[in-house]
Amino acid sequence: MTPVELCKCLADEGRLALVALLWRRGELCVCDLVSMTAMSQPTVSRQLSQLRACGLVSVRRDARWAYYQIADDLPVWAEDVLASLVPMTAAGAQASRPAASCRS
Amino acid sequence: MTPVELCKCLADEGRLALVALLWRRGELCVCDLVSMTAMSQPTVSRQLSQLRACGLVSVRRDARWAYYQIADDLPVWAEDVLASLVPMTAAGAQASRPAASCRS
DNA sequence: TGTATATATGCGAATATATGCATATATCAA
DNA sequence: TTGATATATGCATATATTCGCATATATACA
Repeated sequence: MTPVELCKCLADEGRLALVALLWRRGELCVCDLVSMTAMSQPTVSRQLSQLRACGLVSVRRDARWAYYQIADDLPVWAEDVLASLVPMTAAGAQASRPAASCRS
Repeated sequence: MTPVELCKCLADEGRLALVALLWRRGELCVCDLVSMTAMSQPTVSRQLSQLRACGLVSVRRDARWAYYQIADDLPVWAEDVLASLVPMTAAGAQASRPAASCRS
């Protein structure tokens, strides 16, 4: 992942909201993210696949569900960027990121 | 400046290179930036005005020249983002940011 | 004046991005 | 098998972004 790729991922209100939710809440499935945002299911699915393409999130599939989370192998500089940005977003303002142990 | 606005500014190789140069070198005029990058003068001028529109850089005009620098009133979270990203860029890799006293 | 330099901008074309709608795929449950 | 649910994707379209080229504006200097 390059700095520009990361910034492109975060340069959209919808994607940044998804990232902030995953950062705060840990692992969430697509339908959770749909119901927590104003986005349609196809839009959420596409945005997530874009985030995944750049390595920002990872998926775990379980039966019908696809559980997304912030990738656990993010470079430190990318984690630092998220840590700076997420608290400034609506979704990130309410709480700090849970400890790693909470993120299944 | 919102997180998304900042990310849009940084979501382009050219703009990020300009930001990295200004971060490292302090105040530079447009012609300096043109000669330090592969971008045309109109492109540099436009990218700078976009950076200025979002509050990321400021200009000082002196005779024929326009001197740009990273805005000195950036929110802390935005400075943190730049501090995380710039060292990962080609222009930012070579040295750390000069002390404030060096940035005329 | 006239010319050169530094910067900004209007315009159009090419490209990228985002999104709605319909639908495909996979899984589960009856 | 049938129907429901979760997710992904094809297609068309609307919108935004980027960039080259020409040119405008402002300053300096001969």
